[in-house]
Amino acid sequence: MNLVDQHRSVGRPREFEEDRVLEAVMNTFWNQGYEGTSLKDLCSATGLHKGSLYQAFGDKHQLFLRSLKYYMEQSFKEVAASAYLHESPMANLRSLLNEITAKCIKGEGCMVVNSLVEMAPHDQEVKQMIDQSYAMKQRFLTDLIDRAQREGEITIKQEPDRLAAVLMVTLAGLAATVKGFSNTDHIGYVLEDVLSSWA
Amino acid sequence: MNLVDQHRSVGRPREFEEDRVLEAVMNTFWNQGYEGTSLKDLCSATGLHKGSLYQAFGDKHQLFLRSLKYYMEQSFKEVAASAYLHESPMANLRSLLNEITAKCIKGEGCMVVNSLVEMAPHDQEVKQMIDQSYAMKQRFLTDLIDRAQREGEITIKQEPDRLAAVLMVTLAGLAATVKGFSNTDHIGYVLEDVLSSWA
DNA sequence: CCAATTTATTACCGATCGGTCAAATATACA
DNA sequence: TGTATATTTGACCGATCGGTAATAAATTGG
Repeated sequence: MNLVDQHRSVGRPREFEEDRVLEAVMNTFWNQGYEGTSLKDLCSATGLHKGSLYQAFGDKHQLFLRSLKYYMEQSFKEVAASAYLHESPMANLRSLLNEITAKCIKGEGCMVVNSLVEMAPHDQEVKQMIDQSYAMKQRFLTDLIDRAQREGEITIKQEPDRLAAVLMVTLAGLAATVKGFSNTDHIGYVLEDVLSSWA
Repeated sequence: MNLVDQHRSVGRPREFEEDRVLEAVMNTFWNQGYEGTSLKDLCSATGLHKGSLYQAFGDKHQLFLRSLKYYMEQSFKEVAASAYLHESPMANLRSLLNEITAKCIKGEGCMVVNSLVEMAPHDQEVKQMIDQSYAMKQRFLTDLIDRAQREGEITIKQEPDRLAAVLMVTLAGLAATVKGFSNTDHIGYVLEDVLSSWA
């Protein structure tokens, strides 16, 4: 009945959960990059044979797109919640940025930034996905900044979308920078410092 | 006599200039990445056969390191000069950051940031090279900021090295972000905005 | 039990990967 | 004119690349 029904009633049943596979694929692409990951890597990460991977997800590129989409959805879910914990917009902004910073340091970077750097210039599909994600996050931040300004928690005179652009660039920079440092003490304060310069 | 003499007096003379080759190699790695670049790519970019490349520079990895070093030296030379054009430290800082931003937008990113993201986590040699370059640039910025603070051009109360860290992260973010946008209007102002928030 | 259907598994494909080697070529020196 | 030395060139190497196809296995519905 349903065209996107996962379980067809007939035929041999799948022996894997799609999300578990996507997660393993995502992690592999995340820390090895697209060109740095072979089908063999993906097979040993998922436990599946490549025939199964192709039948279920298509070729390497489609599989990558699926895993990138999965990453975007998951990471946004995990992080966005922390922007609704407090009453004050500034506290929410701070909480959100702290959450992102912590995740970024722990996960040694961000798959979106990795893909942006490696693939966006030569891959239109990746570029579009990242573009959309970027625009959404930018709006999210702009809104928070706008409200913080209205409530006087941000005193600096500058358009909210330009301040949001500063945060977006800084976040991207954070994701890139953490890949080079085992000691992340210095960079953990960067977002705080930016915010406090707006007070 | 000289151990690093380029031209041995005996034997068939080279038909290429080392720097021209390094520049072509650098550009190829710069916009395709390490894993995304094949020996064939390097041959067609340089006009050399791979035998010649190996004999002159060693294997792919050594060749990459050479080209990354070349990039670091050249880009630093090109950019550092703009920090000595004016009398005021702040004007010099602004001029430097504008220069870097312009180069970054025009060149569609920065090879160091590309390599940081793609390779640093899995390549100790690359990581060390980037570490050194990072530390030097950080000191360079810290010094400018310190002087700007002493002259009252920067009024924000924060340690110079922490402000420098903010700039470093922002610059890395800029290099990553430009890879996703054909219209670079928005991000061209980011460094200005950061600086002006310190005034 | 018997089709029909879907997945799992494996063997296999041509192309390309990074890297090596030997022969040909071009120079300096004796 | 040789001889030694260094570079150029192209053939060649095994390994791995992404991707395909045929077959075996497991399920549902009749």
